[in-house]
Formats: sequence, structure tokens, C-alpha cells
Amino acid sequence: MSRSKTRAYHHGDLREALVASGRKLLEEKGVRGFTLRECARRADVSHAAPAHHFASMDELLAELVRRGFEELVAAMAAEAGRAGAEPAARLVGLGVGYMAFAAANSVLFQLMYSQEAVRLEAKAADGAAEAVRSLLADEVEEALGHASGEVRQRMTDFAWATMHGFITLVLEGGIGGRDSSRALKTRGLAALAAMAETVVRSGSPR
Amino acid sequence: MSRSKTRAYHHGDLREALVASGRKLLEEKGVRGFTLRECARRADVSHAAPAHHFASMDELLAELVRRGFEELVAAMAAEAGRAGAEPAARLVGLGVGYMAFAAANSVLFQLMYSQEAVRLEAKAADGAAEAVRSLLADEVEEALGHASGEVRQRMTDFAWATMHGFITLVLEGGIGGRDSSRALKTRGLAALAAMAETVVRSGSPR
DNA sequence: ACCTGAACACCGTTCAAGT
DNA sequence: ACCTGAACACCGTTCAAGT
Repeated sequence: MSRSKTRAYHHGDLREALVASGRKLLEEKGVRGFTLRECARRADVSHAAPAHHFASMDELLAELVRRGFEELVAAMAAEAGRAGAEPAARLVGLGVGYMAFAAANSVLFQLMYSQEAVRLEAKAADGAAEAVRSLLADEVEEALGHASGEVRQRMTDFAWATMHGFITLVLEGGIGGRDSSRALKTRGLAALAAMAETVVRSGSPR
Repeated sequence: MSRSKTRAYHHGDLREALVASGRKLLEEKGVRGFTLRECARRADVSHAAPAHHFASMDELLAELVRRGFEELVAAMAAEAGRAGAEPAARLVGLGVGYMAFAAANSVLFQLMYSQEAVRLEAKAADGAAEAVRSLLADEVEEALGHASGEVRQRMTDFAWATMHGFITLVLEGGIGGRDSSRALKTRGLAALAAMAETVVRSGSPR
């Protein structure tokens, strides 16, 4: 006769409740407006309760960042799968997944790629961003055929920079300030296509 | 017999003193560690004094962002000038200036391109980021020769995204975590070169 | 005109005390 | 084991009062 299977009422799974309320709060208020006391309030516990699950506010933020990277990697892999077998198309797919995650979780995404995150990740998920790079590196390698390690590294840098830069500039308003979201998608795809073309071309020099 | 020509001792130019201490504090403590009371302390005034020059903390941050964009544009223009007349080289030069500013002012740079800045800039410098784009757009146009407005727009997006993405990922640690700064510069130049080549090529299709 | 000191409503973190 | 309430040292912002 419990409300939920896990007998978690208000407490019982407070850690998870804080992660959930924290994530929503972050998107609503931005990094600077994020507050541990408000997280606790939304989870219906006292302001001192979170300390029993996270040693500090930074540890909660670090957990959000860690989960964000997991979801980002999953979103990229899913889109690449949908794109088929062609390396160039798969590379574009990785970019589409990347941008879609960023657009849907813009504040978290920015936190993940901010220097604040570097301070957090000293104690947190170090290999988190690595997974993104290796996903890209593998696909770049496919697109290049056999190429030197240096070329592979540079094209991975280039591919990552293109998708990251584009969506960041969109979120901040530098690109497409008053475009429809449909028009923005087209512009994003164009940037990804130019990127993929450059990568493929650098693998088979004329 | 005044110490400085403007008889500004501790007060007298408090506004400027706050901008200066604020900028240093921002780099030292990060966006989340930035505090108006600490700015006041470093300027040797009471915590209530800043209110007479900035209506709120956000207005001081907005001023820092505004000045940041001015410097960024100047740094880009200076490097492009040094690069000579060749459009591709000038485009790389704009990127070099962009990245150099970002590396030297990493926290401010991130604030300038964060969604926090969007909230600030509602009341502040709206045309600030525009100047960066138009600098890029002009140079892309030179590189393309005559091309449709759509192609120009897309190549400007692409050029901006490449430089912005690369330096952001470097600052966050995603690219070149343990590379020397010399090696990083080489990698950055490689990304810019790939970008410039793609832009030029899209202007003269085969 | 410009600055201060006290006040207010917040915040993160700690810790004895409760269940 | 988990949570609370009070306490501490901060914070942004306001405002009467001083010069």
C-alpha cells in the first residue's frame, strides 16, 4: 500500500530527489542563480539535509556535470546510429546529437564546458569529456582512412571545435539571433557539412 | 603636487577603480566566486559605495563584458593587420587574435559568451558581439569573391564556430589537456588553417 | 555629489540534538 | 542512518545619516 514501489516518500531517496530538483533549478535560474537551499526546499527537506548526501554544493554540481556527459555521449551515439554507415554522414550525426543535447540543456551544457567545471572535476568525473572526444576520434579515423596520428588529432580537434563553437554561439545569441529554430537547424547542418567535407577531403588529398 | 594628474586618490574615480578590481577578481575567483563586496574592499571603500556607480552587481558585470568585447575586436583587427593582404591569412589572423584574447582573459571571455551575459546584455551592450561577426563577415566576403549571401552567412558561421569552439575546448581542457602551450598554438593554427582553406575553397568551387 | 553604517533578507556550511 | 534547528560568517541591496 505504498505510493511508489520504492517506499520513497519525500525522503528515502533524497539524493536522487536533489539531483532532479537541482537539474531543473539550474536550467531555470542559470549557474549564478543556482542555490543549494532552494534545491532542498523543492525536495521538501531542511536546508541542512543535503549535506548528508553531498559534502558541498560543488559536489552536487559535479554530479550534474557527470550525468550530463553521459547523456551527451548517448545522444551523439544514437544520432550517429541513425545516420547509417557513411563516415561523413555519421560525423554529421554526431554533431546533430551534440547540438540537440546542448539546445535542450543549455545551462547544464555551458556548465559542463566552463572553467567552473574544471574546478569541480578536479575531484569529479575526469574521463567524462574524454568519451566525447573518443567518439569523435573513432569516426574521424573512419572518415580519413589511414592517416598519420597527427592528422587524426587535428581533424578531431577541428570536428569538435566546429560543432561546439556553432551551438555555443547560437545559445549565446551570436549566431541567428532572430532566426526560426528551423532556419537555425539548417545553418547548423551547413556548418557540420562543411566540417565533414573538410575532414573527408584531408583523408584523400586529391 | 598631486600624486596623479586626476587627483583621484582612493575616491574620485571609484567607478574606474571598481572596474579594475572587478576584472582582476573575476579572473582570480571565477564567475561564481565574484563578489561585489570584495570589489569594494579592494577599492578601499565600504560595501555600500558601489551602489552609487552601478545600480547592481549585474551592471558592473555588464560593463566588464562591454569592455571585453571592445578589446576582443581590437585584438582581432590588430592580428589581421599583421597578417598582410591575403584573405586566407587575414582570416587566420582574426582567429589568432580571438584566441589570444580568450587565453589571456579566460574567465571574462567565458562570461562574454555565456547565457548569463545574455541576461546582462538585455540592458547592456547589444551591438557588442555584432562587431565580432562583422569583422569576420567582411573578411569572409573578401575570401569568397562574389558569392550568394547565404554562402557568406554560412561561411561566417563556420569561421566563427571554428575559432570559438577550439579555444573554448582548450580552456576547458577538452583539447590538449597536457600539451605545452607551444604545441597548443600549433594545433590551434592547424584548425584555423583548415577553416580558412574550406572558406576559400567554397568561394572558387573546383 | 559622494560615501558610510546599520539593517534586512538571503546564502553555504557546521554541529549538537533528535528520531 | 538520516534529518532538523540553531548558529556562524558571509552575501546583495536599501536607506537614513553624515560630509
